[in-house]
Amino acid sequence: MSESRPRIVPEATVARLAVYLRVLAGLADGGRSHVSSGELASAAGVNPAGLRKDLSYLGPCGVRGVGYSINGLRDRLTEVLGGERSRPCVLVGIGRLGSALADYSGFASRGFQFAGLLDSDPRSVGSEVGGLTVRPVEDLEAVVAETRASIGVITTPAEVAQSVCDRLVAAGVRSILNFAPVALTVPAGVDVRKVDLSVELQVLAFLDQQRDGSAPVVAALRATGGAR
Amino acid sequence: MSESRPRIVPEATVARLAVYLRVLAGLADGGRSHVSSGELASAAGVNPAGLRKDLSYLGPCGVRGVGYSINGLRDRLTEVLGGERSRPCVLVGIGRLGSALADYSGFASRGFQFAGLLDSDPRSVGSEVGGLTVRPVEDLEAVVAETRASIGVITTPAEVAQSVCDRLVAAGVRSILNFAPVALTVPAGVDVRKVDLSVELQVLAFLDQQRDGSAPVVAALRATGGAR
DNA sequence: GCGACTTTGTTCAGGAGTTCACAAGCGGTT
DNA sequence: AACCGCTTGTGAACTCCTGAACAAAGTCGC
Repeated sequence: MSESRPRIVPEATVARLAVYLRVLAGLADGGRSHVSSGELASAAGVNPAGLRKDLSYLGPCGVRGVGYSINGLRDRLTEVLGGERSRPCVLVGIGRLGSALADYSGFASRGFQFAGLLDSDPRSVGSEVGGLTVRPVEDLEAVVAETRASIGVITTPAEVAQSVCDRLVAAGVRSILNFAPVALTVPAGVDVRKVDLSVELQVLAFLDQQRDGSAPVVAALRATGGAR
Repeated sequence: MSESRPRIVPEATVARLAVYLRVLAGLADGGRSHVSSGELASAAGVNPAGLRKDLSYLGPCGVRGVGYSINGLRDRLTEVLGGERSRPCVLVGIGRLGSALADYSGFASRGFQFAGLLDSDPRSVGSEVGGLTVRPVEDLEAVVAETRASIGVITTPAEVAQSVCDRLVAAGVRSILNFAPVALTVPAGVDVRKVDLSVELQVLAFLDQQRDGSAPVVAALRATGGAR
């Protein structure tokens, strides 16, 4: 049943597919059976044509004149995004942010379950967070092997993030979500995604400052009439 | 001393400038006085040429044959990114994630201080988080006015995020960082940045599945020899 | 059974961002 | 004082992504 079309899916599209999937989940409760691309796009905050282009990477999955079957599209997206099987994750660094993530219901509801929590602080080790007992970071390799985790989440301080990453990779983890403010270096074949919270705030501060027009660079920019 | 060149700074560049600034802060402790673009780029995880292009938007700030003055560049970046003045932020939704953010030392160390915490749950209201007392969400407009906050952070459930956003905007907040899994609609002149944690995990799951080669779409892709 | 309307899937053009490669400029050295 | 090596800054090609227009296809009504 595999398609003959050898399409490659851009990473930007993959991120949007995940958004569409969540919107569909919310729509399924409404009792409707079909959605149009325009409706979905507006709910997801994207362009309708772009949404259709994104979905076209999966092959034809809509019906012309009608729209997309909500359940059908949801199943297809789930399949493509790899949400069928539950993927065990390990989380290293049970500080404030790590604890919040371990408890975060948004993960569990989407098939992601933390199967192991690790920390180096003896005061954290042994405590229970989100139904799991925190284990010492020395057990990292053992926990990865036990849980067969394929995704590792790093919420440690920046100083130890790289060494934790190296150990995760050596233990067989090939996908890493990094919250520590450092650029991790990994061998080829390992994927890293970085979430940098303070960078987000700093970008907002820049935009704020830009609006105020107090920065020299932007003052010049304003003078050209290019501001909007 | 303002430059005559009316350059516009791409948003992707702004995000990287924030990363450079953090790397520089770590480098300043080392006792060195200058860095080369190659060194900085490797620490920040980007291309050296791209880094130079990014910095060129600020006008010439390096010395040929020597590199960039660590302190000089740090000051320039701080100025451009708007980190001079401390920008007060309000945080709405003091759940697990919200509490973690309110405490997050990474924000305070970069000049971002939460000046107001709001929640709708009576059990949260009145409690102290990160040195601040949580106030009822009814006080939102008053808190924004008191603190003159220009940045709002939303960590509420998805259902109420849009209404909270509307109230923030009406109260004068023009920069919003959204952790709720919905696409917020705002009037022109307001900037929104979205952090979607479950999307990040889902992208990693996709890449994982892609490596396994078990997805039909990707099986076809592999067959063409395009895998890396 | 046929026509018109609706909505998808695709093609095409436009723009933004990234990478490579080279000339210009500065410091140190002989 | 002139040369040489090193590093920045920038111009150009390239890739990727996004946004708009058009044809194919299926459904509903008559």
